[in-house]
Amino acid sequence: MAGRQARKSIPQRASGPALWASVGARVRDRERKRDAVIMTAARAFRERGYHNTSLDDIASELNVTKPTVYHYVENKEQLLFECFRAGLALIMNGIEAQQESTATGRERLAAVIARYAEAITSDFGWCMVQAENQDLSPTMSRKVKALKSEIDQGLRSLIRAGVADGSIRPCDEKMTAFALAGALNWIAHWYRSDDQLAASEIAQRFIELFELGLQPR
Amino acid sequence: MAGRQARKSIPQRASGPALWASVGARVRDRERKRDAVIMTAARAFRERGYHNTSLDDIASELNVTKPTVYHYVENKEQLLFECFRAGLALIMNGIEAQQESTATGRERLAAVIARYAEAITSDFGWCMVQAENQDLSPTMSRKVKALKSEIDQGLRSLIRAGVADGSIRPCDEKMTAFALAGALNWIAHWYRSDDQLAASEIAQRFIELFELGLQPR
DNA sequence: CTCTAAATATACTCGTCGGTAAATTAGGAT
DNA sequence: ATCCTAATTTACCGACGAGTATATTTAGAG
Repeated sequence: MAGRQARKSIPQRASGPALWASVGARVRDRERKRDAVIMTAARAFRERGYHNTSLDDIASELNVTKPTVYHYVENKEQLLFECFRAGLALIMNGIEAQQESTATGRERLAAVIARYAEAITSDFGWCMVQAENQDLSPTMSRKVKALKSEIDQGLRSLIRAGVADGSIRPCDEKMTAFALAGALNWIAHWYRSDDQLAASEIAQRFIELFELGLQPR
Repeated sequence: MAGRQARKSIPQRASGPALWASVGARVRDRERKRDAVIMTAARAFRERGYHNTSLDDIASELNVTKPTVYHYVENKEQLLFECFRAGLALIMNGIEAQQESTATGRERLAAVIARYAEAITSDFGWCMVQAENQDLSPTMSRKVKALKSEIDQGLRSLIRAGVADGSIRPCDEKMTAFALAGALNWIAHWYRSDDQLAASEIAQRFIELFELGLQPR
């Protein structure tokens, strides 16, 4: 009894870390599972589309039942949102990675395009491209718009930088960013993971096209 | 009996034209209404998305009930397909219009881009871009694929022609067509009909970008 | 004036699916 | 051993929406 008591009060210090370690493990576990749910959803959405995928489908692909899915995620909408966010994060990383580069604007833009293509061919790519405001509540829709806008602004500022340092011909930065993003986003519509063409090759061709243009030099 | 028989056989000549005129009128009427159904559907799909639009919605926008809609169209899927086809037809027209032109490949391509942008900003544009195989039966999906492929081939052959006549720098025609179509299709995602920018202006900027490229000359 | 066929409406079926309430199990802490 | 909490399941609800069976109206044909 006394021994137990002692173990109970003193150990608070000693077992504190152990406790936290184990709680931490549990949290990590939960996060890993949550990620699995999101990734499975992304894959399913990409294969069959958002509306043609039921939560029962996703659950059964995880060998689990629907309420389990709800244990990790608020609702279907949030699932889509998370997929979306994951996709956008990949692209944002690509843009941020070029933030402190000393290369010319055009070179940095090319690097961003390569990462963009990589991201768009992932399972999250489809979600990112297809996540339409129409399927999201006003709140989520606003968040999505904000994230998309960040990407857009990132592209535009790279273009501006390129124009400023002379590596890019003066142009309408807005339309240029739209055309670029459009060509890249559209990859999600035609790309199949078993495609012969790797994302990096696609990116290379796109960079060449956008840099040199169609007209012979 | 005999009289009726006679009236039935002889009048075929006299009332034939009248009959056909009126039947013709009825057919035209039916077609006009059917078109109205399809256009209303296209607008609704564009505004709220395919899955978020019920046939009751479409019917009530036409001040009519659901079975009436079914009187003009097989089912929801076909409605989407018709919208899709209407959109693609606009683009195909643009391509065919350049078939017999004597201009250079690059000039003809530019003309096609302009028409393409026009089409994509229409109500049918959205449907064309969003009509995913996922929402269509295998049969319809095949048809859609075939139509899309026609557009793709049209673009590619224009590019080839341009390369052949020296107006376009030798390039990967497949990737170039994909990039072009992507940039154009993506317009449907961001364009709002109340946009300041007219389709023709967008097209102009795109043409300039794709022709000259980003790199200064 | 009647007959017929097309056009439209009423009122329903039925499956699907998002979401949940209430039990049950597992595993770690004491 | 016991207790507590997180994880998971079973069994359900309610809504929505595609599609239809069946009347009813309308209008042209004879």
